[in-house]
Amino acid sequence: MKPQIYVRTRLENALRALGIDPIDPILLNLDKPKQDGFGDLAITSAMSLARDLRQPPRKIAEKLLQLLDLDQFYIEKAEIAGPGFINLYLAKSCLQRAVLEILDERDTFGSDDWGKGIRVQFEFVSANPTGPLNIVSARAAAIGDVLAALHEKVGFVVEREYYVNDAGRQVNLLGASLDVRYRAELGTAGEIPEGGYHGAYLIDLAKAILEEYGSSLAELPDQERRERLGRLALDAMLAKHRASLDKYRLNYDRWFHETRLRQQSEHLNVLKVLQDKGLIYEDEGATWFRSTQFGDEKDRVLVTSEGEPTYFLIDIAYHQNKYQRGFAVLHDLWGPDHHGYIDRMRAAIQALGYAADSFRVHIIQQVNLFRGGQVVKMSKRAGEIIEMDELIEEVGVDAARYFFVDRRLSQPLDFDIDLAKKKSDENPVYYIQYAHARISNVLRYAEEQGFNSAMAADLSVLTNDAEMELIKKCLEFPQVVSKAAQFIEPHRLPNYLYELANVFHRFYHDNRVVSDDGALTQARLLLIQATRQVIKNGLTLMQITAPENM
RNA sequence: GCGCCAGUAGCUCAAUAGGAUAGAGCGUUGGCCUCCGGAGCCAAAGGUUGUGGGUUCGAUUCCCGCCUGGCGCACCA
Repeated sequence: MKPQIYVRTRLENALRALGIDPIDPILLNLDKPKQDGFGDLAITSAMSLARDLRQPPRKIAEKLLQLLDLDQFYIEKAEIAGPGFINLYLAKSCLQRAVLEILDERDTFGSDDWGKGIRVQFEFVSANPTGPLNIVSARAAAIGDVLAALHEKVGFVVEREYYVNDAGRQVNLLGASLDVRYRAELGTAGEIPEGGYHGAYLIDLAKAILEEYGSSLAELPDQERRERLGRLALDAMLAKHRASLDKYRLNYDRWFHETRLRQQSEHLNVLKVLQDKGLIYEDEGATWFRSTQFGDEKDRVLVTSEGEPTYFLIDIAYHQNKYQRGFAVLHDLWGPDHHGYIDRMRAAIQALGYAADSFRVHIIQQVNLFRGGQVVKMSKRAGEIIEMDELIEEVGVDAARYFFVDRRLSQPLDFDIDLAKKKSDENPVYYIQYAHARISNVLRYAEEQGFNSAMAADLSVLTNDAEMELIKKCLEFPQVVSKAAQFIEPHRLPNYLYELANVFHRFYHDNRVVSDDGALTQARLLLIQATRQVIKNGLTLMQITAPENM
């Protein structure tokens, strides 16, 4: 058993003995004190309980400490400090054994089961197939993927989904825009329609189509030609998106097409359900949904006076479809320009009879691109966008994923292209990967020197501070994973891995692993193997490579 | 005008669920390779956490006001 789990279990028992039901997770929170000299784990329950129990926190702490009845194998020293902290010092015996526990658990170290197999879905990127994926999508892709991986790690059953907006007005515009490019290739001048797409990628596509189909499409009637070109553009764009994401090491479980919803009239079904609940009314020729009944600031149109379903209606149908597929929680990752959309969507979800908190939207803030110290204004109209493919090519998948996950979602991200391009050692991802490669190299060296790194060892020879620090750091990993998933704060993971690499590099600098002392060498080989395992498990969650050498 | 997000060291960010003396990287200054990878390690300097109140044993964190910046407030998607 790992020490955190041991202490938590003891704490639960102690609280019950005090007549307190330890339901509130805050009572069970075990913090690692920020400051040195306050032990390895701090219990804050006494202070949390002080008001309810109407007793001084230090007095409660004393009682708790007695009831904890901690085993010396795990806790070498426990003391009450400050206003009522109980500071615990981990015993070397349990830390030494933890090395073996980590090695036994291998890839599964850091896993948990509190997700209890609940099915959750993450829908992210879902960019309109009217242009190449840009740098904002790259951020969403990295974050969505790692959030999904984190949830899998803590016991949820997870699906990653990409919603394809392949119907509606924008597809018509895409076809019309491509039509202009296509005819331009044939020598007929035309103007990109209002709201159409100006990007250069459509010129390339027009050339490719000309090559494949020649001028045959030009003979079709206008409407038919545009539809045909719209389809071709869509297919080409989707293939491009898939290729980009594939390069990014991101695999979706499902690509869900909007056309499917329309073909099966699922939006009409939604209308009927809402109608039956009396949540629909007609006004000025349009059909409205009483979203204000569920906290939205105003009612919303579902069918326009022209008889067209709005995007909102289709989107409601889409979310209903997700629920019907059995997901208990829907995680949607949206851009900041959609935050005004959350209330109405949640209103619809409640109207359909699903719990408001089963629908979780995570807003990913924008990416500001810097080049030469200047903000690059991105404009689709001017065709100035940085494509995801360019980014991957320039900085590599590892660095890109790291940078995007390294900040909390609510924080706008400044991405300095020049710096990222440098591909220099300033890049923290190299620091972490270097630790992994360094360990691998030491293990190779040890084998050459006749040591067998798979051999058992007496770990009680691991006693110095650097060794203990390293083990403690490794043991933090499961909690980092849990909290990153629980609070949707994936940036905790790269931050932690950086710290772990730092502790390892310090250990390495001061302690020779392969030495004349055979017993100590064997023990340290296991220690660095365990460290490497943790680094690898962390990098794997982010789909960043863990190189054996660099 | 209303709403959402943000404001922490020169710059980019942390601060683990309200905890103890607010920490890292980059940059600046100065040290460390006879040795398993120097893509590394150590140290110094750098802060009124935008601002004014409140809640409490304790606030960067929670509440209210104000300031600054970004975004949103369609019968568009």
